[in-house]
Amino acid sequence: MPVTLKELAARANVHPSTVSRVANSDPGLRIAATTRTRIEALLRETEYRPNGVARGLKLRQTLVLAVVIPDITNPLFGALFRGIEDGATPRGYQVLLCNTDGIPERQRAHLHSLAARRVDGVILASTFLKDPAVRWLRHQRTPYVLVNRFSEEGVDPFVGSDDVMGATLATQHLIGLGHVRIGHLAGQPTVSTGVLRRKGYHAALAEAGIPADPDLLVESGFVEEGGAQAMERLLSLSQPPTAIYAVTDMTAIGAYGVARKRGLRIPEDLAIVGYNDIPLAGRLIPGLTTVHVPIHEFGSVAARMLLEQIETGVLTPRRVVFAPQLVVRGSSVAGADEQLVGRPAQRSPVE
Amino acid sequence: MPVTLKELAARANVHPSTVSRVANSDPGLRIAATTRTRIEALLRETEYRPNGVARGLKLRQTLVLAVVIPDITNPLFGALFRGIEDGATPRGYQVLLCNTDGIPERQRAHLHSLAARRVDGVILASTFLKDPAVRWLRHQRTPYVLVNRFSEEGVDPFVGSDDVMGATLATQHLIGLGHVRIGHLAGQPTVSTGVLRRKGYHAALAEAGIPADPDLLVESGFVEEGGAQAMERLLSLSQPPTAIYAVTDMTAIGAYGVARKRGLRIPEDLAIVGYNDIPLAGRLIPGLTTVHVPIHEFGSVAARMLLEQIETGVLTPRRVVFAPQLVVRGSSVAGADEQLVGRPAQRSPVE
DNA sequence: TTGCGGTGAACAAACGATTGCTCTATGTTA
DNA sequence: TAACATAGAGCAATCGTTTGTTCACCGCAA
Repeated sequence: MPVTLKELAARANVHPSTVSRVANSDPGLRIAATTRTRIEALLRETEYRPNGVARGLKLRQTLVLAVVIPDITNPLFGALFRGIEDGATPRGYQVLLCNTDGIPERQRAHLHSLAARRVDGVILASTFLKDPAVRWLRHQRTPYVLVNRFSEEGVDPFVGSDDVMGATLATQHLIGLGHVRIGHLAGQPTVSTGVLRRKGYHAALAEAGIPADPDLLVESGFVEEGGAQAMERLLSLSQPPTAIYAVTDMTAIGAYGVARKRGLRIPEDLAIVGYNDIPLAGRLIPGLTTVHVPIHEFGSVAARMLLEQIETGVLTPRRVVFAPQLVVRGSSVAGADEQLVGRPAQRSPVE
Repeated sequence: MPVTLKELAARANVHPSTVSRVANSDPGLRIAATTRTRIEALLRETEYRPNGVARGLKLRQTLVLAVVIPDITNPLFGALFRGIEDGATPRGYQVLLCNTDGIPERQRAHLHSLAARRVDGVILASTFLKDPAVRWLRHQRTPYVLVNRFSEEGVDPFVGSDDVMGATLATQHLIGLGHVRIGHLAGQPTVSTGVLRRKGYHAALAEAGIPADPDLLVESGFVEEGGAQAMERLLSLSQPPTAIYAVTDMTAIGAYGVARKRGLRIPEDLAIVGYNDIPLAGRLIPGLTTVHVPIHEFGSVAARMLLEQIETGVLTPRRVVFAPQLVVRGSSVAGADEQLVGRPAQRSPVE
């Protein structure tokens, strides 16, 4: 058992409160120099560290944040977590990680546990549009920040990218390459990124005067397996697409697998563009053309916003939206990979 | 502010202890049916959830575990974490994630914080040989389990794979393909996996009667960047290797990059074998031949061992060692990728 | 000698829950 | 009717800190 204040007090023949004041170098009270040094020696000798649980109870703060995401196995969220931790650890916080697998019930269960634990704040990257869980957080007055996806436009503190713009860039890029039948592996309409990236896709088509063929938009969700299935659907059309804009890189990777299995060459037979620029994207062969977003910064910015909220106590629904950038690689332009050698991916914080 | 026991007691005109007993369906005490239902209604109505911090103080358990790893961005640890969480969440635990980047001081700092928070147990996957941090854990009597790496042979609870065997398999495979000049991108000698995989590499060479050329062993560490640098060194030898056994898949990926940049064909000019079989390995082109270990199970088994330790209070230095399996892909045998299509990676829990 | 200011440290009340024990009715039995 | 068992609920201590308040004491000035 670690040593307690009371034990130290007994050993030093003083009252626990005195030890506490020395340990915290309480500015308000006066301690005799001799007493102080005696206690300080004792503190060092015993390596006293205050019981965080007791401290948490008294001070009503746990110095714990929680991160709720779909799946840490997805590289997107690994980078996000590092950003958050890098923002939180230097300020004395540690971080609980909760995976939901995109299942609302699990998200709910995790948030309830977290509330019971009195975590100081929550970063949520697994939210749905009009998510009751987010409403619940608001209602609980738990400090929180949404990342990547939002729940209701402009209502919550949020860090993410301009999804419409990113999807537009991606689609315009394919149009610029001469593609007309451009398929979209789309995210669920229950998720903001799903909706907004569709919107950007449609906007780019409309702007170019290309009619949107509903057959070319297939809902894939955000992970590899769904991307593969949706891709199968698209390739079985009588007039299959010559290019694909996938809602995420993982979805695009699913499409890679199918294309490869069918013997389609990328980009000659099928051009593919993704979204997020996860580390994996640049390592694929050919490299995946994608929309770069500064994931690590999503995390560190979100952590900072959350800590500000916690420390000031005010919840400003501030939104930080990064402008995404297209990164062209070999999956859309043959030979583009070689031109990229040695060029680091670019980041562009905005607003 | 969430509702407290005292407030509920006031509203129900009973003593807080009575509410507590109802909330916990205390088996020892008798409560009148009418009182019970009245209180139960109140509990539901107010959605009362006991303050976990206060509970933690009183009961001396926080229902929090901690996972300490080098870097969650490494796919190895993503899978590991999921295994742990999957083992812990159903039992009511949530999990703190701490990244050390392999820096001992950060590991130490995290462990100290965790101890102050009174986490119920720690899973450590970033340990060094003879690690003072592990000694400290032992001394603190904090329940813990080491994963993947160990600190001192046979002393600590441990989950991992048979590294010597895995490295032997990998090297034997290359020998079997006719390679004689086989390079090793080696892990640090301060880490058990580094040492044991070297040992397996040397054992396989010796067994085949191939003299070990010291120039062919270059220390790379466990991540991509180091793998690339070490590979450069090896390729600048007057007699460069024709095959590489890399201590981890990430290191092997570093080697891929260099080989590609130099225009070397894999596997014709350079065969490469890795270790761990991270999800990425199968997606590379060509697929990476590697030693499969059941990472997710490392996590779930470690979580179970830890919980057992926590609940029984006894620390048995039990070791669970999985037998690794070679997975042959295109990085060592041309065309092997095609044969693998649709065949899932195999798992083999042993002991 | 009395009173006062100030110093240094103890006191005690929280924070919110848990739990062994005590106490008071009520009902049962002799 | 008296003694006693029992159900039902309150009491109070405790977990380890923090912090506003009180208290004892000393030296000094009047």
